Amino acid sequence: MSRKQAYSRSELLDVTKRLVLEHGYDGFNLKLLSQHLPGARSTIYQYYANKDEIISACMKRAIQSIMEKASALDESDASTALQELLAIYMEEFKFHQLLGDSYKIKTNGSEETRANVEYVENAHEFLKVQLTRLVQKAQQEKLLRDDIPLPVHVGVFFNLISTPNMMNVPVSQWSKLLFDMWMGGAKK
Amino acid sequence: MSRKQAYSRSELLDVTKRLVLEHGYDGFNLKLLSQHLPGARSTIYQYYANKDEIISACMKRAIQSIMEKASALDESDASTALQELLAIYMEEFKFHQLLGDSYKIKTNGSEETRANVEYVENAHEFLKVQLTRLVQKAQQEKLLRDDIPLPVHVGVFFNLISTPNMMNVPVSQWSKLLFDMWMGGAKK
Amino acid sequence: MSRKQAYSRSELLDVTKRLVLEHGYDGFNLKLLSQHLPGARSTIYQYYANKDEIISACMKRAIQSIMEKASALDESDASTALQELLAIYMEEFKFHQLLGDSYKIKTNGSEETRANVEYVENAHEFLKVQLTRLVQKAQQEKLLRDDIPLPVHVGVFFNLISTPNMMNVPVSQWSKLLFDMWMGGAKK
Amino acid sequence: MSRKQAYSRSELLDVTKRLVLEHGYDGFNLKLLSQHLPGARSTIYQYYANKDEIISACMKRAIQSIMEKASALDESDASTALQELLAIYMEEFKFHQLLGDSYKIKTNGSEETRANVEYVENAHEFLKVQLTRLVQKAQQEKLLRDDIPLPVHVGVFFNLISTPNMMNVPVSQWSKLLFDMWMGGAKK
DNA sequence: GATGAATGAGTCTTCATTCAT
DNA sequence: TATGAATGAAGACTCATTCAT
Repeated sequence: MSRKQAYSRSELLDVTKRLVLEHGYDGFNLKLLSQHLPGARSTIYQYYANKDEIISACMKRAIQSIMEKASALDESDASTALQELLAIYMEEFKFHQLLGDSYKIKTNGSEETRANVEYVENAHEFLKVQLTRLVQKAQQEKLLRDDIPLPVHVGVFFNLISTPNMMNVPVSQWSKLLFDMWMGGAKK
Repeated sequence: MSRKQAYSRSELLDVTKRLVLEHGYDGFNLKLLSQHLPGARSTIYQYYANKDEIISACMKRAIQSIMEKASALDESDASTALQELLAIYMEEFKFHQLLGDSYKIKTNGSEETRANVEYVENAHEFLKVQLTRLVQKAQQEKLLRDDIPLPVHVGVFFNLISTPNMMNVPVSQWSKLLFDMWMGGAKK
Repeated sequence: MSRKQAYSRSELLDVTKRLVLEHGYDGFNLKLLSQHLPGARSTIYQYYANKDEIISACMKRAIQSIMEKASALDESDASTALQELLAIYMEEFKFHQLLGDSYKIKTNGSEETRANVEYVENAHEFLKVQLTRLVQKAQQEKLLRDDIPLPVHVGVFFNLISTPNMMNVPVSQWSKLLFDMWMGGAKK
Repeated sequence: MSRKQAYSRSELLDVTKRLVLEHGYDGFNLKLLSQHLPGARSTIYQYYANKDEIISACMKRAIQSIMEKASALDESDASTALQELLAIYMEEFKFHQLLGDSYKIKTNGSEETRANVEYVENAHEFLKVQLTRLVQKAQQEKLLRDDIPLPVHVGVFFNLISTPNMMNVPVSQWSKLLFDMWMGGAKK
């Protein structure tokens, strides 16, 4: 009955993700976005009500995909679970820098946006709790040094995900390698 | 006989640094800057020709301070040198996120800006080379695992600096702790 | 064999009238209109060629209904006729504010619109002439003070119609009351 | 020390008043305003933060001028006071249509705007109360018919102000004439 | 030197209208 | 005929930068 869309909401978010990662929250704008999509700038408003709704939807989708995998994780073995978690995070690792900009999103006016931001924040919290739980379990099982405070273990582990994969090793191998170095250290 | 300036170039850069770190390259603007300085917005142009010149000068100063310390480093003992280097980086660690935005700086028009950006890039290169040299030396001295490629060692080491210091330990201790974990690993 | 329309042109104008009165010429828009009608926004173009055609049709219909009653008026007794005229005007009184916006209607392009606006203007003129005639007649019959110029009598009478009916008296009573006050004054 | 302004805030409001009266709240826009002022459109933002702040300031100024005169009114003689009040209202009578649009003003975001709107609403209330008080006093002094409810007397009186002054009589005369007709009626 | 005023380029967003199915 | 998609023109607002005093 009506014309068919030139691109889907999902494709729009794909492009958004790339551009937001490249330019940051403030550097991203709709002119830029429209230049990477077919059609006019105003067409974007057929998909999302405004810029903040786009970015929040983008963030939500990214963290949602992490959440789904993280929720399905078998936590019975702490060590294995941590290694798998690292791999999960890494798939979307770049997005972590962005999630830090979520406070810039203006939620006033759009219920949709507010809900997205809330989801992101809750997911963030969930992941933090889960990670802490696993690290703690590992520490209790005497797998990890206990002269290091739990938050430091968590911080160091979490920080691994942003290690640049300069050799372009596949994610699964790369995460294994980093996990291995985290546990065993760089020392011979 | 000129009127005395209300603040110095250096103070201007101090404020700039804080604000750029807080808001990012695109989020930073001159209105914001002037609100954190005495006097009018237009007065800023008495100090620097334009926004990009300010940011580039700010970046230059930050990396310059790292450079000076890094150049003075005693490299005779690789292990000690690396640990000290980590401490040096950490003093300015937040600035690393920013240096990544240096490509956004528009150098056309201002020779000054161009020179600043070039300095930053050269310094970057120097630091990378120095770090690689030290890690390689350590590896050759059998201090580091040799099943791990050199760039990976370098990447993991370098990535340490952005580990959030959640316990607010003094930098010297914090860098020691991280160095220790990097070498020995998290494992018990 | 065409699909049956979900609503009639007349229903569309009913809604338009309400919304234009509520939001004014510039505040009225097709998105708003479509939200108060079944179906999609673009469907409106099946009924009228554009926004100005809708508003002009709406104005025309309103003044037409006044015209029909005013034309049928028995003018033999000036006083009675004036009172009835007041009642007629009041039925559509709110529309007077709108008719004042008729100059905003862009008639270029649509013959239909041009014709509507012309009709409205002619009707306006007709009503003005009729009213003046009746007031003049009343004045000649010594019903009205003759120290007051005719246009002033007309203006004051006409202005009555916008007196807010705060008590929500039925129009017939309300018009009688105002007519009574107009003639006899507020004085005891 | 700095360039001098091409026009004053007050001049800006003068032009605004004229244009808002001519085009209504929604029809008024900053492009239009800038076309009736020297300089660029963006210069207007040096004077007021946004469109709503301009309109609210304009409304406030108009009602403020009424308020000042109305407050200074000698209310000892109800009849005289009412006549003078009518003259006061008439000076700014056109603005009454506009004050009705004050609900369209978006006050979120600007404290200034909110304060202006509040002032306008309070003033509105004050004037309504004052007028009602005077009419009531006149009624109690047996100057006005007591078969007419007070709100109707008030409504009819207030409605007088919008009677078009077609003969362009000076306001003082015009208000006397209307007051006279209101009291004594149109009847011979 | 310092500064408030001025400005034009650029972004966000809305809306009447057209298009393709 | 009905409709969702597409669009360009327009208007609100911001901001780096220049100007005049």
